[in-house]
Amino acid sequence: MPNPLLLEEQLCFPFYAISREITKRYRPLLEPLGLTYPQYLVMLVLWEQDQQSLKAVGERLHLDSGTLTPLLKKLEASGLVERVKNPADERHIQITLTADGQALRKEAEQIPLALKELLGVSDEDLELVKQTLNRLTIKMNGTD
Amino acid sequence: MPNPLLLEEQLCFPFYAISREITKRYRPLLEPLGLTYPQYLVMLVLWEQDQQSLKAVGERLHLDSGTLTPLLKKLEASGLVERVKNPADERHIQITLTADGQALRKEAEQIPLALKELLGVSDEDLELVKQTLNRLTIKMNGTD
DNA sequence: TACAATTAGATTGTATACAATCTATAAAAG
DNA sequence: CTTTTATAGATTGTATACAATCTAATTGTA
Repeated sequence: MPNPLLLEEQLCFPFYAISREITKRYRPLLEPLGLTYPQYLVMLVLWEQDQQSLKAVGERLHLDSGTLTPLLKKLEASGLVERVKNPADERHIQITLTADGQALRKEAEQIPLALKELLGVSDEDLELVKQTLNRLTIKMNGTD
Repeated sequence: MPNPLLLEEQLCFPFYAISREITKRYRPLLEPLGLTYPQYLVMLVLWEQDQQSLKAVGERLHLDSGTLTPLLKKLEASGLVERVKNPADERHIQITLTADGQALRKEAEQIPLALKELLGVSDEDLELVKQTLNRLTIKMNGTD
């Protein structure tokens, strides 16, 4: 029987390696926008739907306040978002895009295509990977 | 045309999310061994081939000394590895498993199967994912 | 042989992740 | 209307990642 501890046998490693590799390739694309990759993800969520609570953003990205609080403070310091307490329930903070934050979206629209070219992967392969991952995500006992 | 900035449209996000999810599920399995997930990966590499330089381990995992130096010092503090300069070339350090480090392998052999059950994914799906990811890795311009 | 260029690790600084805990607020129970 | 319980964020502490820089050792070269 094959060695179950071979690195290449592990399901985990390709995800770990590819995820970091992709993040690394985003860097030069995001740097001109002044965003890190996790910050970019938060902005994606807010561009889809402005005015969300930290918790709502976190559920979308599977991140908790321990990660998001400092990250959002940085986005606030960059002038891209505002964090204000919801008067109706002061436990929630509402994250709102500033004018700058909304404007940044225009520039970000270049990114997906640029990344695809940087990765050099065909549309068919992208689609296959996306579908495979979606299947896996669904099958993994309650990933969400 | 669809919004290219939708989170679900991004190739990056599933990798990012699944990678973190898998890491999280490893945690309870690795905790009894006193290992974190990246530390476990380093041990996998050393169990395959003992006595490697930091650089060699790093090439395997795509990690540099900035990450590995502190991580290896922790493994050394845990008594699992030793770090000694290579007399033939004092720029290299050789990472060597201690007796404890070698012994830990026995316990680690349980992990892959336990994780697979924890994820609840079939062998077929695992194989499909593995192949798809390998194809992607190869196609991504020079991932390695 | 001197000296420049390389190379392997270590170090520094910044930015996540995430468990665990704390705090303030709101909801539920009595 | 108090007391308990639950909830949303913030905070703390630990462990990665990784770019950039530094240091020591080795190699290449004039």
